Amino acid sequence: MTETISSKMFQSKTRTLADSVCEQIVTAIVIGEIPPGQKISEPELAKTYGISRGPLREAMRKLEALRLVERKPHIGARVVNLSAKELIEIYRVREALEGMACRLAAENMPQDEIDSLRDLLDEHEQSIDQLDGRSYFQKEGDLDFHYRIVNGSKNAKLLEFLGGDLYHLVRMYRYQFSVSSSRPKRALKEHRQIIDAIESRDPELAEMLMRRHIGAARKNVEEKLNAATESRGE
Amino acid sequence: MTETISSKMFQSKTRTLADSVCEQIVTAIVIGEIPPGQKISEPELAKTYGISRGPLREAMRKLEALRLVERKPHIGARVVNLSAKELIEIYRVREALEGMACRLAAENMPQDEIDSLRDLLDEHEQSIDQLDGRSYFQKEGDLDFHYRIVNGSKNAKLLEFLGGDLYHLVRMYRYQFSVSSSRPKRALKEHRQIIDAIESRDPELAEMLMRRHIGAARKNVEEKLNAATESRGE
DNA sequence: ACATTATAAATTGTCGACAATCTCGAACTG
DNA sequence: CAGTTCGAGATTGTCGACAATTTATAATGT
Repeated sequence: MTETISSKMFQSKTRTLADSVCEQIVTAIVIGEIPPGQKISEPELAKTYGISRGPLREAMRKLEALRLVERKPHIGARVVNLSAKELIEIYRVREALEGMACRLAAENMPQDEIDSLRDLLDEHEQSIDQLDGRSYFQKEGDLDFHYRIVNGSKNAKLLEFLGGDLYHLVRMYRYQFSVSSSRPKRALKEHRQIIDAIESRDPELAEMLMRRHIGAARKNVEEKLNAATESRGE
Repeated sequence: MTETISSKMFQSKTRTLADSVCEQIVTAIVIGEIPPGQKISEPELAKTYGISRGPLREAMRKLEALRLVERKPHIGARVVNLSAKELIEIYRVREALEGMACRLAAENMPQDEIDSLRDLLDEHEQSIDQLDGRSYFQKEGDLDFHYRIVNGSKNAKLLEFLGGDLYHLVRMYRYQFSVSSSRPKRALKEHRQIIDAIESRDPELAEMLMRRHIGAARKNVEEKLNAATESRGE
């Protein structure tokens, strides 16, 4: 239970040094140990993780592919600093991709996975009551729900794109702004509606609900950002 | 005009050897010069492109991120061999992502880009009449249309995922099976409908038409595959 | 004092060599 | 003769050093 979603993202027996270190750096970036916008020094990082620059450069390439760092030739690499615009763009990608995943899950998700997911939502409910909606649910818990839906779609490519690439960005964003989901009970209710639609094998409804669910989160962010920029007199 | 969509995908001044060679290998894989499923020998490729194994390994990492090669630790890299299942999965991803892109294009695409895209469709029509629907339109031309829509969405993340990653796979698939689009005039008509919806600033309709358009192509493939497997007695 | 240029330091990119692991074939055993 | 085990060869992974480029610093001139 202490193991979070991240453990699912690195299933391979992570033998090579480059992959192993890459995983460590991903975590370091996601939780903010390496802050956004910071320049990354190859010799320094190599020394930190006790490896040579060869494998480290390969790890950097992977981080670049994950869109966690931006590299410029002969200049260096920096940890991405998500702008408000990019954040909303990511929400739109998730709306599209997870909407489709939810549609396919309504067609393909096995009953036992549906049951298991309902159990997870029960745990979330307890977590919300006990902790006043803080910590777990807002961070990895919510993403765990979304991950299971995508997994239930039985579409490997969707899982690659969402679970392999995009979710790291989402996790980073959540840790950085320590998202005050601000509507945990509402979100839980929507999650239950979604799983109902999936169990009813209603693809249209399932997709629509998921898109609404993510769209609501996006609008929530948009409002906060608009309020923030207006109050600043922009 | 001879320059195809691929030229847009490598805009950076490609200074580093690894990036330069990566671009070359991408092309080699897409056009089938390095056939699907073939094992890739690092020393051999390094000698071919006249570089050391260091940069080449970085290029391989990028190819892996582009999902054009699959790597296993201590075993090696192979060019992907798209299965029918994966192909249909990719269509699903495109349905979702390009549907959203089309919706956003209806909101954000500048008028001059719309006009330019109409010109492109006129060129396509001539190309179909003259060449009996072969060559250009079926390969890069169609993708060029889709690329411009995504570009018109003004969503950078969508462009990254579709134009940067997924389209290489689509291009490879098209070259490999030399897609007999089998319905060029029909496709052109659908393209015109889509651009109409975008110019009308009708996001709902634009998304629906694009999803239908790609969904039709997917069903076309599904039918052929079903027919093929059934005739084989599977 | 400020701007410009030139030099030096640091960083990134590239290379060739060495170590670890896998693969394939031959010898051995039942 | 089939199956297994062992070893030589080849391939991948890793390392440290060198070259090319950028950045910081200092010197110079107006």
